[in-house]
Amino acid sequence: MQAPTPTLEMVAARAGVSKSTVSRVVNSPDSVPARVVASVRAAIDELGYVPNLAARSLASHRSRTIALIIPEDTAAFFADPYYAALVPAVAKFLSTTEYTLTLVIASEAEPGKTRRHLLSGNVDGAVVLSHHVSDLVYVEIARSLPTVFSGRPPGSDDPHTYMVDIDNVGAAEQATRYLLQHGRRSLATITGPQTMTSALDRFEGWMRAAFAAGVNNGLVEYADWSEQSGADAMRRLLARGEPIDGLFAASAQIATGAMEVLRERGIRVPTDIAITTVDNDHFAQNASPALTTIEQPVGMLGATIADSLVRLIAGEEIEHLSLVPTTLIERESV
Amino acid sequence: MQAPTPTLEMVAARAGVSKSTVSRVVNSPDSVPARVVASVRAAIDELGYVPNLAARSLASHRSRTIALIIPEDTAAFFADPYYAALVPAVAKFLSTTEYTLTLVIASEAEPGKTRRHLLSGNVDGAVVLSHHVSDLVYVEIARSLPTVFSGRPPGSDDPHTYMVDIDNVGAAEQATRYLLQHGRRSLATITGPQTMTSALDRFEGWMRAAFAAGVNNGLVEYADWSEQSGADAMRRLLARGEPIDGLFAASAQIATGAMEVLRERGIRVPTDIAITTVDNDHFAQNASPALTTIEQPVGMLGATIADSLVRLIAGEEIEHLSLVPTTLIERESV
DNA sequence: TTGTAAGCGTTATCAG
DNA sequence: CTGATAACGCTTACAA
Repeated sequence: MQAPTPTLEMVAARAGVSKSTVSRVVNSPDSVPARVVASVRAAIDELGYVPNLAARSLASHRSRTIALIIPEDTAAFFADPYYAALVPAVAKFLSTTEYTLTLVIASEAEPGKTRRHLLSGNVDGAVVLSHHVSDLVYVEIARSLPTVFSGRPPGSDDPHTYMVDIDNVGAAEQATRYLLQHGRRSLATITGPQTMTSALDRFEGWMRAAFAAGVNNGLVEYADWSEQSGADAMRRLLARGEPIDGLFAASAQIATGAMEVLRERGIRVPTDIAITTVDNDHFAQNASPALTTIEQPVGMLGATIADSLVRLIAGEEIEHLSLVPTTLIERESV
Repeated sequence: MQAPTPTLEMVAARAGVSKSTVSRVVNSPDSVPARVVASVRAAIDELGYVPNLAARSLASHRSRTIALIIPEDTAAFFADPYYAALVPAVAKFLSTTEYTLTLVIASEAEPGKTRRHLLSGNVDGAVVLSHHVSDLVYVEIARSLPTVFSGRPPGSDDPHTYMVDIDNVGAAEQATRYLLQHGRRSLATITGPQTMTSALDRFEGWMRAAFAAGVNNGLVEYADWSEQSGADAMRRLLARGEPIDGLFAASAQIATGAMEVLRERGIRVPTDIAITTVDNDHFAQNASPALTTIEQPVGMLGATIADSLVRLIAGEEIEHLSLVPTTLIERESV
């Protein structure tokens, strides 16, 4: 019943040209006279010809496939709204190109397996998500395979490392400055795990703003991005007994956890403590009071990552670090 | 610097056998004497040989690739915790097999493009997520490509349709019965969009339980799964002026929206109205009171989907409909 | 049990 | 500008 899948050869026969010509109109129509292109295309449509990817890859040494590498703890990974939005953004951009996206789970148990898969020509390039400082394997892989990192991995000085990231330092700086502009002077911050550059960067942004205003009292605590850890960190902050009237939380989840604690203690937001944070997600929007926050343009980030990689594969020179700008959203927590 | 990627031929030379023998130990080691397998494997390891996927596909007519088809509105799709958990569950299972997962976004604008990509031998099978009744294209595709649907698509009677789903009817029935067991008799339900089988099924489960208890008063409203729509539906329900002492909401988000309205009106949960729902997500856990709900074992669902597809591709006979069981979690909303 | 050889559907080189 | 023809790396009858 199934009509045999048409091949390039059949198209050639139908159009009355050689295989080479058909291949040319498919791959570089400009090198063929318009008349020929038209007739070959007609034949292609009539037959419903679709190039066989495997044959193409084999002959051209290009797989037209891009690997999206995600950490082994996939459930936790996708549970993070940031990544849950980033993955489809990358996918969406790629769907407008000739590339196909494959999801590869970094196997911690046998890193060699992942490594070989990537390096054996099965993939033209890779996108590495997650900023764990331990992802050194990938910066090594990046030396032989076009790779774009979301976020700054360690070894960023390596000449083969390309990164796209949101401007975390700038975001934190902006959020902190907003606190200062609103008269807050006793600033504290709860940042993310010290193994993640995004956390480190946000901390640095906070430092810069606070330092510039001469108000750094060293009130820093670390959390792991979760509400629970944010609450714990807030308790530790309070336990220090120092005055606090402004808090920059490195994520909306952290902020939510912290606010929980403040509520228990009868500390009012924003009256007693004003809060700014990062992430315009469900947490930021549904907190009460709603959080003044920095929006990360995840869609644009994903598109930028994908676009950079495609260009890198094409041999273009691209920036080693592209920072995508963020926006402050004013709500009720300040 | 880069050592040339070792080929099967090089392995053969090194092991002192023919290419066919190497191919055999790679693909069907059982058909080769153990001694030979061992020596060939040694050669493979020494060389770090990795089979070239493209060549394999071309020669064997198997791509070892499975497509995961997701709806075009990728952002909304992944924002749904259910899918955000399901995708990695499928990916994780597949990573233990020889298959590779590729993400394909169903292009609504040019469905033919997706269709051709899938049907041109670039893929050995497909997983279709999302239960829109409009996904008829895929049941057609499923006739020529091994396909497993998550959720029941229309045309489920088609002999080529294989589905894995949560037992939605059973879940709703169980949740509703729980309400009845706790003395509630004036039951209402807010279900999902009528275009989605999961919503239809949950409604049916509610009906069955209510009907069996002879308490169906026809108090039904529809929502689109969101909090907002749940709130709206609750208002409509209340506007009818009929007594309600038990509500089955088809999703925790709907339940959350509904509770918001009840709170505004001073109606107490569970004292005045008891609520049960489906989804043990953030919404169910953080509602106050916390929601008594039906947990969907998404991890198992994903694994079942992937496993079914792999076996279908292998030519095994599999169930046309596998229902994965759910569990009731008792909390404070009843 | 193992090897030989003929493809698989493209791309790419090289004449014409 | 176009057409042979040789790869590409592997699988798979078919022979031995």
